[in-house]
Amino acid sequence: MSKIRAKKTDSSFFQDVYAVVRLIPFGRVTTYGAIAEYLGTRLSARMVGWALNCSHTQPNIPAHRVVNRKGMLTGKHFFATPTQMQELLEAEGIKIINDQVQNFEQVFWNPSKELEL
DNA sequence: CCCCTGACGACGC
DNA sequence: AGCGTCGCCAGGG
Repeated sequence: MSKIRAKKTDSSFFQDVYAVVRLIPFGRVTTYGAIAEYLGTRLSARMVGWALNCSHTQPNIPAHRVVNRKGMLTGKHFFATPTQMQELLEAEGIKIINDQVQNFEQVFWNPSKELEL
């Protein structure tokens, strides 16, 4: 699959983030940095997380599949309940201990690698 | 129009 | 190896 949008132009780059997040396969997770890198804003992973913060306005955004580069569920506090993010991930077969994704490398999904491969 | 904030990441100490 | 700071960009007050 080709790049969603090589560069942010007319619309907000938020749309790009949403598009990538929607592409995350079931049972997989990715990182803010990976998405940021894919969008070309490698140095600004914060924007990705921020975009996800606004993702609650967009339907069908599996934001629970996005964690930081350590595999930590930093955004769980932004869900309806602090445990919802973990619940959703565990429902996909992802083991989480102490807000840390187990076998993170195994479930990690890199858009730059998977989408361009 | 200026200032602050924000779900991160890399480097420095 | 753990904690602290800076950089980064965009949106909101």
